[in-house]
Formats: sequence, C-alpha cells, structure tokens
Amino acid sequence: MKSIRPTTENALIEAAFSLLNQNPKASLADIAAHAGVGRATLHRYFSGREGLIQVLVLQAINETEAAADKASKHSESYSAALEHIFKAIIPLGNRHWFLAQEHGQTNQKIKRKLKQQNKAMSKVVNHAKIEGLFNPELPNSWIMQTYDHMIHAAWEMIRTEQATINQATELAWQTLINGLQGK
Amino acid sequence: MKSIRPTTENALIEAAFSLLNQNPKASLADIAAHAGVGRATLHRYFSGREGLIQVLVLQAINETEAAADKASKHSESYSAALEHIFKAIIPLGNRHWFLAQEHGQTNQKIKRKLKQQNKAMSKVVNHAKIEGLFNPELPNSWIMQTYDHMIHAAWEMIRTEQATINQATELAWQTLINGLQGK
DNA sequence: ATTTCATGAGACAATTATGTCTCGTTTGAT
DNA sequence: ATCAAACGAGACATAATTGTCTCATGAAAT
Repeated sequence: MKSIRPTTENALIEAAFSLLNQNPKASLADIAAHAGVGRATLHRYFSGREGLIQVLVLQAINETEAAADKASKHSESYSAALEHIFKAIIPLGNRHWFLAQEHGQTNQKIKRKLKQQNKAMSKVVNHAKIEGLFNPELPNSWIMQTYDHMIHAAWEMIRTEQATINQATELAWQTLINGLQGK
Repeated sequence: MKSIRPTTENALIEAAFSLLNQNPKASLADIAAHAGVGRATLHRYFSGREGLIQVLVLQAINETEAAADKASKHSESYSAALEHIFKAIIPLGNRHWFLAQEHGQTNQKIKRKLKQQNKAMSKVVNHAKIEGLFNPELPNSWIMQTYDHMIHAAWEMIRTEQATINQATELAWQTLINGLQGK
C-alpha cells in the first residue's frame, strides 16, 4: 500500500502547487525544502520533475472533477449547477489555475480528458443560456474564458488577503452573471 | 548609438515576450533561436537572463503607460478614459500579463513604479464610480482585479484565434462594465 | 577594393538542477 | 526491547543552462 504515510506526500504536493503557481521555475530543492522534507525524499515519492507535474495535473483534474460532481449533484437546474460548481472550485483556485498554465506540456491522455471536460462544460453552458443565465448571443468560448478568469480573480483576492473566501466568491459570481447576462 | 540595428534587438524582445509568456522556463537558447539569432548575439544585447527580463519589464511598463496616456488624452470623462485605456492595452496583452506574472522577482525601483501606477488607477476608479461606471459598493481592488483579468481573457481569445481583436475587445469591455455596474 | 561591424558558430568554464546512492538516525509498531 | 520502514544529510555523477571568448564570414559603407 502506498497510503502508509500520506502526510509527506501531501506536504510535497501542496508545496509544489504553491511554489509552482508562484514561480514555474521553482527547483525541486525549493519544493522539498518548502515541504519541510529532504530533497532525496521527493525523489522517493516522485520520478523527477516530470513525474511530479504529472501527479499534480492528475490530482488537479480529479479534485476539480470531484468538486464539480458533488456540487451539481442536487442542483435543480443547469444554472444552479454552474453556480455551485463555480463556488466549489474557487477554494481550489490553486489547482484550477495550475491546469490552465500547464495545458501545453502534458501528455495526450490528459489533453483528451481536458478536451472532453471542456465539451461537457460547453453543453451545460448551452442549457444555462436557455434558462436565461447567460446572454445566448455570447459565444460559449467567451463565457468559459470569463468563467475561468473570474475563478482566478477570486483566488487572487483570497491569496493576497484582499478578501475572505466568502467575499471573493460572492463578488466573482455576481460579476460573472451580471457581466454575461448582458443586453 | 544603440539604434544602429533595432531589428535584432526587437526580434529578441519579441521572441522573449512570446516564449516567456508561454513557458517561463524557456531557455535563452530557445529565445535566441526563436528570434532567428545566434545565442552569443543575445548576450551581446542583454546582460544575461536577468538583464533581459529587466528590459522586458521596463518596455512593458513604458508601452502600456504610453498607450494609456495616449488613450486618455482626449477623453471627456474618467469613464471614457478607462474604456480607451482598456481597449488600447488589449493588443499589448502580451506585455500586460508578463508584468502581472513577473511582479514578484523584480527590483525595488520597478516595484515602486508599479505601486504608483496602481494608486493612480485606484483614483481614476473612484471618479468612475461617481460617474456611474462602477457600482460604488464594490472594492477598488476587485474592480482592478477584474479589469486586469478581462484584459487577459480578451488576449487569450485573440491568441488562440477564437476571436478577432475587435470581437474580443468588445466582448471584454461589455462584460466588464455589465459585471461591475452591479446591483 | 577596402574597411568596418554585426553576426554565427563553436569551444570553454562555471553554475545550477537533477537523479542516484549510501549511511546513520528517528519513529512507530510489535 | 526489537525491528522495519521512512527519513535527512550528504556524497557523487550527469545533464542543462548560462556566460565568456575567439575566429571566420558576410554585408554595408566608404
């Protein structure tokens, strides 16, 4: 079993998310140090930088997917689902943005998965347009672009301590729907 | 005079902006190659990686500042100025985002300059609130955060060829003011 | 034609990042 | 108390990046 000591692995993953978001050039030594762990230990858990980033990407996908599934579970409409997902992902802004930045240099399997999620999202947006959440004249690509950027904007407010999680979440959601309801 | 051959230097700067935005880990060799130039030539123009980035930051500041000044020159109101600046900066999204990412690791002089610009921006936002462009209850920090992110969102639409410059500019501005007018 | 100057190519050293290995210590379970 | 697994520290080798230097070439100016 690999779950004997989850703490060290988690600390490394958390440190990696944090440091690589701030500075994609952060060295493995930096990451290990920030996790309070020897450099060799990082290599015991991950097969080098590439392997580490693979794990981060996978975890980011899984966490956001899980949050989205849970959030949309008991939603009575597509619009409500989008709102719940949006608010559930903001605390994971870390992961969410990491995915956005890293999309270029990952393998094909992951690219397909992301593309698939993208397509599913687009369908939900279509429904939300019908429900009146978004202006139907707006291109889905712009709606999704704005969706992602509002999540990141909220996360930045939280990270720099210019707002609490609740404040940032509410500001971002209101700005999003006001902005995209349009006309 | 340093202006004997602006082409090589410009090509290097342009390549650097392009590559470093896509991948902050891009090597100087990559940048030189992308500029169609030998690696040694890059070192003839810039004092290493650090010096290159300094030049990029300075140029980004100057270009955006110049665009902002020019755009606000003949504006009849603070709101109009914000709109013109917004639309003038989008084609420089390249530079604008580079500044946002790099803000951590630059020297004090530049930090002060950015802080100063930030303060000036905040004052303009206050006036725009009075003019009714923004909901006065919204924190300036959120308005500016959104402003920056809408510029980047528009730039992303253009870069990925999902919209023309004019389309992206219009979408972003409409989304911004609808989103922040509030209530 | 001659001179000048930016350049490309490549050799070279120094630095940094990465990956592997060993050894002694700590921790937790039995 | 004993034992095994996880760990930190550090030595070591390799690779990648960076910075400097030299030399030959080619283009533009004179």
